[in-house]
Amino acid sequence: MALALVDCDSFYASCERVFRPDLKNIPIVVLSNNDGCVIARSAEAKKLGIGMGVPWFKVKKSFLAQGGAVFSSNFTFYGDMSSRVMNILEGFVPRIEIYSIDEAFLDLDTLEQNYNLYDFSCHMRGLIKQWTGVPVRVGIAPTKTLTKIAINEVKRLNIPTKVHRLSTQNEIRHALANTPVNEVWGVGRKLTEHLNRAKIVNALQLADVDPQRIKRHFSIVLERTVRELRGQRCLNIEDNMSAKKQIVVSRSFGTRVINLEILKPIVSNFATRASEKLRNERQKCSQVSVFIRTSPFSDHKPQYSGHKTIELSTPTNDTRDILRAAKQALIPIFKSGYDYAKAGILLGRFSSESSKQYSLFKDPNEPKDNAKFMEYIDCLNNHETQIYFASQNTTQWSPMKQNMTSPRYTTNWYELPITN
DNA sequence: TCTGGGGTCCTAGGACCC
DNA sequence: TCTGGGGTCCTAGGACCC
Repeated sequence: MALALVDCDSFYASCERVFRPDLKNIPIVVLSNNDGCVIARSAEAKKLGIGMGVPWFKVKKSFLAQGGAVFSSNFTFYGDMSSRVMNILEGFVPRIEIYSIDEAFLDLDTLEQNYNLYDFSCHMRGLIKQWTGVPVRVGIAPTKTLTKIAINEVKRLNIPTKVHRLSTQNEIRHALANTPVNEVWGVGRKLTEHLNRAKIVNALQLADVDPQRIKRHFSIVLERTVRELRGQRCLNIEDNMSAKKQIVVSRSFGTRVINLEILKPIVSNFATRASEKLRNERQKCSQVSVFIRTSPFSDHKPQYSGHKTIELSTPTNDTRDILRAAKQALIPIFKSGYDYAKAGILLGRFSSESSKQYSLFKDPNEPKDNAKFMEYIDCLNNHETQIYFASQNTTQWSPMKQNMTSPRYTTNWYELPITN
């Protein structure tokens, strides 16, 4: 019984370093959209005390003064690097669950008999480093929740191979005793408060509570966590997660928006992007929601947040239908007199692209199936948008401030790295 | 001056049914 | 005058994750 978790070290920062070897040993941070907050830090940056999610403007001065390097986020690049890493992993094991852009769970159950899993993982780690330049850590344990603990042990014990296996009861209990309960996967801020009040402060204490009791006093979710900590597998490798249940496109604005005429084309851009994602998933939606809100941080200014959901009588993935619904949702929630800081669109209630559900009030013979049309548009827009809808803003996708982006080294011919 | 984006799952409570 | 009990389905919101 063994699973592994492979986790890329400070992923975005590591990606930036791959093509900038001059940044070796230099602290690196990567910022969110609008260069708002820090979303990735290299080990050196963590050592300088740069916290996860801190607003950039608060640490900018001291970080740069200490010689740090900063990048705006470049998700095209990170996404491509991620798929390179995942492809390698897929070659190693029969089953893999890509859990996030920088993490994957591997099913090692069938390999356990024929391989030394520790050596196997070290080998895998070496090849990933050699082929992509990305350093990873590997945690091996009987359950997903324990692989997370194993990964943390790599850091706590400063294990040079970056691979750690928890297999005996002793090893597991020892690791749990050294893990604060808030570091357990599935235990967030609220639960930590509750557990601490019940005098449960480390993972071992949590594991030693009767799961039934946990279920009664907390939830079924935490009960599963407890069982997983005890080595009982409750969460399996999900290698078929592709069917999304919701698609969101949202952005904070680099400059506040006060005017509906500016907001409309931006929301149209979001709607267009969301529709593309939906077609990519081979799904249709019958629910479109739009939200807009002011900044919760400008507490001296009037606050407002509005959202509206439009139900569609027929499921669709046609951009034109979704644009229409987005506009229909946006107009009634817009109120003038506010500085809007963020907007977004959510698509929900999915059904498969292939099944057709006609509305009771619509003529089923109406030639509404314009799938081909959208296919052509997607094809033309595949790499760089070339065809826009009239309601979009073509000059600015969203009012963003971002000016420290690295080149798209691996996905654009014009931005390939050049060596002298 | 400046504070991310995109997801999942679970639960409580309301609406509705017989 | 007197107003049940048991069930399903749906939704909004909370908590969590990276």
